[in-house]
Amino acid sequence: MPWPTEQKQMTRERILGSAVKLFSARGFDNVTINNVMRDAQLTHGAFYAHFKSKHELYAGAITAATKNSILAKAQEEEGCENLNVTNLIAAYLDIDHVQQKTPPCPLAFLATDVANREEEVRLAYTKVYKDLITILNKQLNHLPSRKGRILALSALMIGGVAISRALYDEQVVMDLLGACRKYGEELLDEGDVEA
Amino acid sequence: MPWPTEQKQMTRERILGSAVKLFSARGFDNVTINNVMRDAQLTHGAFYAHFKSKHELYAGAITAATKNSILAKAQEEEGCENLNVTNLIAAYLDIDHVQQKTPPCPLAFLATDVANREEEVRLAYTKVYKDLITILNKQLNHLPSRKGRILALSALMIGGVAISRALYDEQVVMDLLGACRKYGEELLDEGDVEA
DNA sequence: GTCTATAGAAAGATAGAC
DNA sequence: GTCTATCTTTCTATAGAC
Repeated sequence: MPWPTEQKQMTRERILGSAVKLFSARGFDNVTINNVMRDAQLTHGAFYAHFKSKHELYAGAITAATKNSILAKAQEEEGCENLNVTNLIAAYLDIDHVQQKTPPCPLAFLATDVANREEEVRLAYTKVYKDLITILNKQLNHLPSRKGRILALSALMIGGVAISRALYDEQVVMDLLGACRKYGEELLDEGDVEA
Repeated sequence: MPWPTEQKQMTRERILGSAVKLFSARGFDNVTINNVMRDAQLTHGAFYAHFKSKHELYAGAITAATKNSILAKAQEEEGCENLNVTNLIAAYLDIDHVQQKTPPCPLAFLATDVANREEEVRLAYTKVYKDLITILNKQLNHLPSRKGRILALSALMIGGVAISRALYDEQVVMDLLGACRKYGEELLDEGDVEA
């Protein structure tokens, strides 16, 4: 590709990093272009030299979020497969993830926020989701009924975090996260017997 | 309570009905007060005779949504307990629910939308969530490890529907919903042996 | 209680200087 | 490419007549 200067690429990535952080925390409509650009230490006029629209930024942020997220870590690790997934489940369904103290996964943080947007955004979300399924598939290639179990596990993980972020009751959140971790793992252990 | 005229109550409920429908479909920020009032066949000036603010309407809609939802049906039914939950799981994780052809459950449709709002809204969401857990608890009072299994099941159901609404791939959606139904029920069947 | 009209604020996008 | 300034639209909330 005939690519722009290295400086521009770096600026673009700084904007995307700010966008990931802010959109995950507050959703599409509660973040302004000004918010993002200020966080990236620029003024809002400079935005349109990098992105066509706010929606394009949003779709880009969803894709970019995976680069530093919990999922990326799991993707890198090879071997010792079942343990990797156990670690992923534990890190994903951790209160630190819910509170965005670790890099947020857009699948959980933006699920219903994405549902109402146009194709471009939903396609970005779908791609990230399929990547998660692919990761789990590779790590769990010994598991019987693999496909169904992995899909159910993904709903358990994403749902657990999404609900936890909405609830206003600390104790229930801790109970919910714990239960999702426990029965998420059980979903994998019981693969010995085919249903 | 010294209550308003019957006519006013009915109007208020018509507004709430429109709010449930529209907020569930599009989220808080993509619905205007004008949209809601037009749907309720009024003009937007009349809104503030019924609600203090848009946020109050939103919180009210989350609470009101349960009155006609899938959850309400499950709550009414007595006896034949395990079957009721099986029916609830099937109806909740149905493509018709995802496409809002049956009354939408705000727990799934508004999960990440609620996370970013103030206390009043999150408390309404938390109340509805606890009601769901209570329903499941009553219907499944024979189940061992009941508490944890029910929490995990709730995440599976809500997560399955929330993700399905975001995805832009029909086949993946159908696979996901099917897997959530299957392993959601498995979560209940395997209660015979304590883990 | 409902209407029409409008105040007031916010934010996406663009223009033009440097 | 980045800046400041502004255009333009949209929307919440209020005012005041009926």
